[in-house]
Amino acid sequence: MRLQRIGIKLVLFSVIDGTLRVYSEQGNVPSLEWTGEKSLDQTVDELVRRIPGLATDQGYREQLYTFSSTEVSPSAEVPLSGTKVGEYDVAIAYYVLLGEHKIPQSVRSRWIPYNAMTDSPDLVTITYAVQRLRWKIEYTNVVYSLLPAAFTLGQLQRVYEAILGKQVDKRNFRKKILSLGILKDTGKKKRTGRARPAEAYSFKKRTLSYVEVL
Amino acid sequence: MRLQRIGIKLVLFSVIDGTLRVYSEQGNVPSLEWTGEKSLDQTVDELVRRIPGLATDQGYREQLYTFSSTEVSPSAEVPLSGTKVGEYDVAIAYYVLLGEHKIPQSVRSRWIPYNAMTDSPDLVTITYAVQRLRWKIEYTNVVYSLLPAAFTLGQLQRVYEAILGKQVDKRNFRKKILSLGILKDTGKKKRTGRARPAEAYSFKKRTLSYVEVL
DNA sequence: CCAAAAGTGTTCTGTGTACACCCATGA
DNA sequence: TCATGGGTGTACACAGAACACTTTTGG
Repeated sequence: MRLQRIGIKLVLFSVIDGTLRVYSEQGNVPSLEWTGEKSLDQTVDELVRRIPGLATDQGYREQLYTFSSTEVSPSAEVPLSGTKVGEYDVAIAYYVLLGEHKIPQSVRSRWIPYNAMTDSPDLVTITYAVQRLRWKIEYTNVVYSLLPAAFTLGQLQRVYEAILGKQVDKRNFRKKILSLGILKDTGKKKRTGRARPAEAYSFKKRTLSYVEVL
Repeated sequence: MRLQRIGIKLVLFSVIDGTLRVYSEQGNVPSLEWTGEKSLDQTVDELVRRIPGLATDQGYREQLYTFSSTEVSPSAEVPLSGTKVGEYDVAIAYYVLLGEHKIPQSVRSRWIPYNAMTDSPDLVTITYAVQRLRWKIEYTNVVYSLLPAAFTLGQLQRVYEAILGKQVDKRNFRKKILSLGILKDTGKKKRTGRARPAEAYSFKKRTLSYVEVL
C-alpha cells in the first residue's frame, strides 16, 4: 500500500469593490495536507484561520470536488484535462464565501479578481468554483454570506453582478429578488455613496435556504 | 500521522421495469478501499467490474461527494447528519448509470427500487445521488446512458418518470424533448408492448452534453 | 372487437426581459 | 446645480401546464 498524500484546497471568495475576488498567494489557492488527525472540516477551519485577518467560523462553506492527479476518465462536472492537484495525490476542494466587511483593509492586496487568475495552476478549480457559485446564487440565499447584516438593494445587485460577470436590469432585479421573499425591510435607511440614502434590507435567514421557485 | 482509510462508494443506477433501482448487497452500496496504488478512476472501474454481469467502461459516471466520518459543520449540499461512511474515515462517492439492457436477467434480484432502501446505512448517499440525477436529467442528455441505442419516446418518458418519481404529460413531454434537439429520428419503428409500433429515436450524441435552454 | 400504447394542438397563465424617467441627497 | 445612486411600471415574448380524442396494431 503506497502512501498517499491528501490535500485540502480552498477557494476563498469575496466581492470587494464590486469585483469577485479570490484569495491567492503567488497565484496559488491556499492548501494544506490532510493528515487524518483532524476531520476534514476541522482542517478546512484551520486553513481559513491561517489566512491573514480572518477568523474561522465565518462565511459559507461548500465542498466542491475531489480531484485526483491521475484522473483520466471524462468527468461531466469538471473539465479535468489540465487539472493540477499540486503536490498531492488527491485534493479535496472547498470554497468559502466571506463578506467584504470581514476582510481587513491591510490584507486586501492578496485578494485578486478571479478573472485575473488565468495563469494560476488552480485555474480549473477556481473556474469550477465560480460556476458552482453562479448556480447557487440563482436558487438559494447564499449571498447573505457576502453582505453585512443590513444592506441596500443596490449593494445586493452589485454582488450579483460581480458574481455573474454581467450587468442586470435594476427594475427586473428588484422585482425578482423581492418576490422571492427572502429579504425583510428593516425600515431604516443606509447611504452607500454620496447620494440619496437607500432603504436597508436584511436577510430573513442567514443560513442557507433554497428559494421557492414555485 | 494517523493512518487513514479512504473508501470509494458506488451508487449504481438503472431503470428496470419502469423503476429506478440501485444495486445493493445486504442493503449496502458497493464499496472498496482506495489504497493509492491506482487512481481513483481505476478504482471505480474495478468496483464496477466486480458487480456480477457488468463490464467496465459502461455507462455514465459522476463523482458525488466526499464524506468524512467526523463531519460536523453544516453542509449545504448534503444533509450530513446521519451520514455513514462505514469502515472508512473518508468515503468518495460516485454514481454510475447503466442501461437496463446491459444488466443480465440473472442478476437483477440485487437491483432494488431506490425508494425501498429506507433502512440502508447508505440512505443519505443514495438520496443525494437521486437528487443530483434528477437535476442532471433536466438540463443534460445523460439519460442516453440508461437507454439502448434506439428507443421510443414512450421508453424515454418512462425513464424520466422513474427518475423524477412522478408522471408527466405525454404531449408536453414530447414537445419539450423534441424541441431540445438532442434526438434524431431513425426512421425505423420499434414495438415496445403488444400494441402499435412507435417511431424509434436515438441520441445525436451519446456523451454528456448540456442542453440549450435558450 | 377489444386492449394497449402511439400520436397529435390549443389555450391559459406566469415569468423573464426590454425599456426611461423622476427623486433625494451631499458636494 | 450637478453628479450620484435610489426608486418605480408596462408591454411583449416565450415556456410550462392543463387537457381528450383518434390511430394502429396484436390478440
